Amino acid sequence: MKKVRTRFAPSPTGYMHIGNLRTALYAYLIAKKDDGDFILRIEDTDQGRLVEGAVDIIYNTLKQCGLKHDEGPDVGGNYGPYVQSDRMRSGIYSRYAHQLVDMGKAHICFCKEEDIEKQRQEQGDSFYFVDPCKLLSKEEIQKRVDAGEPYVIRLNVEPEGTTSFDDEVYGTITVENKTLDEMVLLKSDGFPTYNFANVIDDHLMDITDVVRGNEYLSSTPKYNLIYQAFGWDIPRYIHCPPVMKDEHQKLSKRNGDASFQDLLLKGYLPEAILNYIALLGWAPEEEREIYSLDELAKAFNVKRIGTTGAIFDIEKLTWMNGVYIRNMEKEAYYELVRPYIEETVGTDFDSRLIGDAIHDRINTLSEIKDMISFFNGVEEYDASIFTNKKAKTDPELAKTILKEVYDCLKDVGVWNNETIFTSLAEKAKALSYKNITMMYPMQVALSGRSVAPGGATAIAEILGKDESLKRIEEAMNRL
RNA sequence: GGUCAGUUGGUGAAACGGUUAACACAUCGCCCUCUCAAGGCGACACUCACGGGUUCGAAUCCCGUACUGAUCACCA
Repeated sequence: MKKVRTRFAPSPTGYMHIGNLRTALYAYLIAKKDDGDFILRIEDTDQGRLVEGAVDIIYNTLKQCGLKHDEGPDVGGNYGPYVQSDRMRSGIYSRYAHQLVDMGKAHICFCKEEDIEKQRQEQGDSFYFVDPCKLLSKEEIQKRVDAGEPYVIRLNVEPEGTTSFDDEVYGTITVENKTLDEMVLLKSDGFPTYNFANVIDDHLMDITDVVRGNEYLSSTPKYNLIYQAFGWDIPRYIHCPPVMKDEHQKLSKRNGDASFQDLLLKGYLPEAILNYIALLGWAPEEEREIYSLDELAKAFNVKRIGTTGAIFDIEKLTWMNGVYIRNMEKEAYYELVRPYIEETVGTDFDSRLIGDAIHDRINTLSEIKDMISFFNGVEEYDASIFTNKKAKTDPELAKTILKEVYDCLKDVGVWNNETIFTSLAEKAKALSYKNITMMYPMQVALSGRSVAPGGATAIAEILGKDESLKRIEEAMNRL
């Protein structure tokens, strides 16, 4: 059994969007499931569309995701070069195209666009280009080539019969050959067309499983015709359904839709993003949804890739990101959130205590800032927020309660969440209040908010005794 | 327009022709509780785009219709 080799072949034209990343992920998983190789190949034949720094984005994204490639422009390998423009320079494509001509499987064509257009007009709807250049004699062709007349190389296609191929996802697909045009292999500038370069590269790199978007489904028969012309083995095809923005549109960078980089900036973790997108268009056999990359590789099964475009649901990603945050090792979690905490409240407070307070409350890192900004100081608020149904409080009652709270806290010796809570709870009992009736006004006084992370006593611990008493005093004055 | 493909709740989705059509997100209740979360429990598709057919039995198989998408370049 041949070693599985898959490839991810992006064009360096900008940001890495989610659909693209998912294709890379699937290619990686398919390779790793069987201990195969995952190869990165940069498709930069369209020099005009290249974007500065785009290659680095590709490297970085793969790295951040843990999608380590075994071969590629930056890590080398035995099948290089891994950059298409380099392969072009060495004349690989041109050589193979001419070889096909020599074999009688392709032909040289001098037609101009106008010639083709003319035929299209004449034939109407069921257009099928009949290339007059196929009738040219060898000598004439040679003469015109020698004279420097520009030409392209087109594949020969017999219009009779059908071509079919098996796709692991979509099953067997058959088309009639007369619907297949005699595609250009080598352009008049001597560069290969994208499709041709792809076939050559995939074959030369021993790619066993071609993983790509389902927009290639209709051109796959043409690919196969090239493989057959050379007498090469046809790879396994795995066409993936698209990741959609909504019912009608695919996710795309052109629309400014979420790219991987954007999601990181919004406070999502790479592992969570990867886990989530794995589930867009693929379903594991178990009911479980949380998988590490290694676990995904073990569980992955091409047969369970779906055929329908899946809508990217940021809400579910958000939930899953929260699961990842909550499942983290304590120390790693503290390290993760510390920069976000220090960025908004500085280093005056214990970032670990704040981390504890927000632990169950954040789904994304970017929520931290707003959640804890009150530690810096209480913002202006309306007295009406002292009114709370559950606590049965109103501004009037809050004032008397805060007085009790203040007196109680004043006498607390060792200052921590537990001691604060205990003494307040005792006081509440003595006054026959429910705990919440004591705590809620205190929370508002300390945070200036009706909703705050951690609970009143945890906030008090973080603020420290002096600051807590000060804030309660201010609140009383305000009432 | 030709060709190819797809269609299960708001979303991701499961289902070897026989289940009350899983599970998860979201939503809505309830419980817990020092607010909000987190956690626990529960509700949520009288039905699988529609119409025929095959079958004792269809979301599952066949045919047709509708709708959606992809593709028809010397772009990648």
